[in-house]
Amino acid sequence: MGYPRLVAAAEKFSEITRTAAQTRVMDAALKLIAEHGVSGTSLQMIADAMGVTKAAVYRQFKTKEEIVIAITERELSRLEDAVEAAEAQGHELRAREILLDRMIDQAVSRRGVVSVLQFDPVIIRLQAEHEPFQRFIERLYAALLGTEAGVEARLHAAMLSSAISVAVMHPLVADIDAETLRAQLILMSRRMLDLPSGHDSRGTPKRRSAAV
Amino acid sequence: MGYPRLVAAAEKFSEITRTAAQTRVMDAALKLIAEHGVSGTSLQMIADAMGVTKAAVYRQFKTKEEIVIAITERELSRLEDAVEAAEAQGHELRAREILLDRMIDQAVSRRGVVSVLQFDPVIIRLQAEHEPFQRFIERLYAALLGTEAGVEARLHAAMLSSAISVAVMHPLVADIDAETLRAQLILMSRRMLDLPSGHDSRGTPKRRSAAV
DNA sequence: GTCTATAATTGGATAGAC
DNA sequence: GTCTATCCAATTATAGAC
Repeated sequence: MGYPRLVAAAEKFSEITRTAAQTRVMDAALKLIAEHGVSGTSLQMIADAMGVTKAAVYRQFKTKEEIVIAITERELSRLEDAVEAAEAQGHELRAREILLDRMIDQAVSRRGVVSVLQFDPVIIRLQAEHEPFQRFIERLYAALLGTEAGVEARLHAAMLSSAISVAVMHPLVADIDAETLRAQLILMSRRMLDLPSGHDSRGTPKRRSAAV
Repeated sequence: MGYPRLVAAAEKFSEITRTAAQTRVMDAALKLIAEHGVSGTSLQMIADAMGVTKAAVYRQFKTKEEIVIAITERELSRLEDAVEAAEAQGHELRAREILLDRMIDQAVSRRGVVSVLQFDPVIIRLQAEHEPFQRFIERLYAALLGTEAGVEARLHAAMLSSAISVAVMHPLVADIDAETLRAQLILMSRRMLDLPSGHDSRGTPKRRSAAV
C-alpha cells in the first residue's frame, strides 16, 4: 500500500480516483445513458444537462468512450468488495449468498442503471474489449457459480443474475417499493439457489425452504 | 374477413402484410439492431448490409422509425396466437403455461432478438407511445398474471419473463444447445409457477413438481 | 475550467433520372 | 426498385482566447 502508484494500471476499480469535475460529467452522462442508451446520448446532451458547453466536457474526458469506461468502472467497483468477500469465503454457498445479496442491493437501489450497463450494445462490446472489465466479470461469474459448472447450475446463475437486474425495472413491479422488492428478491434467489439440482450436493438438504 | 380492409388500422399484427422488398429491409435491420441497438444502427449500415443505397431503403420505409415499428410488429405477432390461446383457456394455470412455453420458444430460437427488442431505449419509448403495442403488451401481462395481482405474483411474473429473455443470451449459457436450454427453461418456469405463494390457490397442490 | 468558433464526418431524408 | 447527387442538421472532436 505504500509504494508509488503506477499511472496506467490500477489493480482495483475502487482505487481509481476522479476529480470533482469528472464526477459531475459521469453523473450527468449516467443519467442520460440510463434513459437513452450510449449511442442515443450525445456529448451535447451531456453538456446541456450540466449547463456547460461541449468543450468543457472534452476537457474532462478526451473521448466519449472514456466517459463510458469511467462510468462502467465506477459501477463495477460497487460489487468489487462483495466479490472479494465471496472469494475469501470458505463456505461456497455462503459466498454466493453474499454476492447475490449485494447484486440485489445494487439492482434495487439503482433501478435502471444496472440493466442499462448490462445490456447496452456499446457497453457489451466495451466489456469484451477492455481487459480489466473482462477479468472482473469472470471473477464475478466464478464466485456466483462456485465449484459447480454443470448446465443446470450455470442456467440457474444466468437466470438469477438476469432476473434480478431486469425484474426491478419491469412494469409489473413498477409500483412496488424498494424494501419490499429487496426482500422478495432475496427470498426468490434463496429459493432458486436451494433448488435440487440432481447432480451436485450429496450434502445436507437442510436449507431447503429455510428462507420461506 | 370479407369486408374491405381499412388502410390505417389492422386489428392484428399477424394481418399486416409486407412486400418482399420490405421484408428484406426488416431482416437486415433486425440483424444489425440486435448487435448495435437502434441508435447504433444507421440507414447507411442497413443499406450496406443489403448491398443497395440509402435511397433504395427509403423507398420501402419513409422513416427509420417505421422500420423499427415494422420489426416490432413482426416480433410481437409471433406471440399473438399464444396470447389469444391463453385468453381463451378456461384453466388459468394452463393458460400461463401455454404463454410461457411460447415465450421460451421465442427466446431460445431467436437468441438475442427478443432481449434487444425488450431493452433497447428507442423501442421502449416506441412501445410506450405506439398504442397497438401498448394494448398488446397489456394483454400479454394480463394473461401471464391471470387473476393474481399481489406483489409476489407480479414479481414472479416479472422475474420469469425477464430471466427467460435475458438468460438465453448470458455468457454462462453460451455453449448450451438450444434443445437443452429450452428443456431447462421450461423446467425452471414450471418450478417458479408452482412455488407456494401463500395467498393464492386454496386449490389442489397436485401439480407441485409434476413437471420434474 | 470555461468559453466561442470551427473543422470533419456522419446522420436522416429528399429530388429526380433510369 | 434502384441509382446519383444533394440538403441540412447533428455528431465527434479540436484550436485558441479568457
